[in-house]
Amino acid sequence: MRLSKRGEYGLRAMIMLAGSARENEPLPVVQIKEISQREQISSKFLEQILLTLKNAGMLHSKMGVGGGYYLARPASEITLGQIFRVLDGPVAPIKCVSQMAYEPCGCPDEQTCGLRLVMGDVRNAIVDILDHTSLEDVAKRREAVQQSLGLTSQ
Amino acid sequence: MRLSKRGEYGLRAMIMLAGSARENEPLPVVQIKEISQREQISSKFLEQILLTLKNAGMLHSKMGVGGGYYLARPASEITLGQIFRVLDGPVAPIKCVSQMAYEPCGCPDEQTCGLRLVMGDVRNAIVDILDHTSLEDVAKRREAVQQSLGLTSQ
DNA sequence: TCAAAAGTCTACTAGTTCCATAGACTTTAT
DNA sequence: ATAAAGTCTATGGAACTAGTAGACTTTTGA
Repeated sequence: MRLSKRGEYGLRAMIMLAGSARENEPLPVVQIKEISQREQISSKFLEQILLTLKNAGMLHSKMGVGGGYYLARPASEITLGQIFRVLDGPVAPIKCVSQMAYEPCGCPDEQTCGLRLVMGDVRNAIVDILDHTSLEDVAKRREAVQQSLGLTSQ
Repeated sequence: MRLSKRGEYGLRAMIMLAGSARENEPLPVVQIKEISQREQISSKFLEQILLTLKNAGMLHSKMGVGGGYYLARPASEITLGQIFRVLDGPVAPIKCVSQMAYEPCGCPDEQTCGLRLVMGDVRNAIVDILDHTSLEDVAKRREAVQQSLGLTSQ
């Protein structure tokens, strides 16, 4: 049940972009190089990932001096599920329970396949989380954790 | 977030073994060939999978004429999570949230890593299902579905 | 106007994993 | 003794993963 490095890096980059937004300021434009340094990711690999995300409409970019990437929509309107699917494909653990990419799995009787019933539950549990967690939610949650750590360490 | 064929076939085989048990009868001994035919799985591939499951202590076997495989413990004491881990490794989508195989994931600050917080939730959701669903649970659920289909089709 | 700074695009590759298949071997019942 | 079953190890092709390389385009601003 593994998230690929591609997915991990892409999600981390998007979360970083959402986290560097400040209220009442324009969306910050951040360079690949800066993201790769802050998140410790190979910049050439990250480049491909951001390009994919851009072509999927989740990021916009500016070329040339002073250019970089920024979120295509407000952080509250981009969910982790959307990002995940662009980079790692369907969320479902097995194709016969996938909403986005259904395929029969080859069991003798799909309707009564026990594995399918359980994996359907697993799929729903994952989707519930990923599709209902926006980049904004993640940023807020991180801030909350940071604050609680700050308070308890005093 | 994919379950491998290995994991899928192994789970299906175990579910089949649990499903072919009858009350007040000794655990049925089933041959590889029969499982592979009923579940439409390459018998040589299945052979390796069952062997792995046997070496992990989840199956027992009998060699020779009239031999085959049978569950090493009652179906109520074998969970899908146990089987999954033997065949596909840790359940966690990312190593830094794995209980069984923790490794740092390389993010700058693990404690406040937003991705890690969310993936921890995902891990917990999956584990909740897989570790609390036994082979017996699956068999009962399948029977319930079969009954409800039988009733409504009359 | 030109050079530097940035993203864009395509190709390549070493390594790994996945899904098997093959075949020789061991154990057991009759 | 023989046939039926599981055991074990090796091999192979295909796909995928994580990354590297390099030539190209667009934009800014000196």
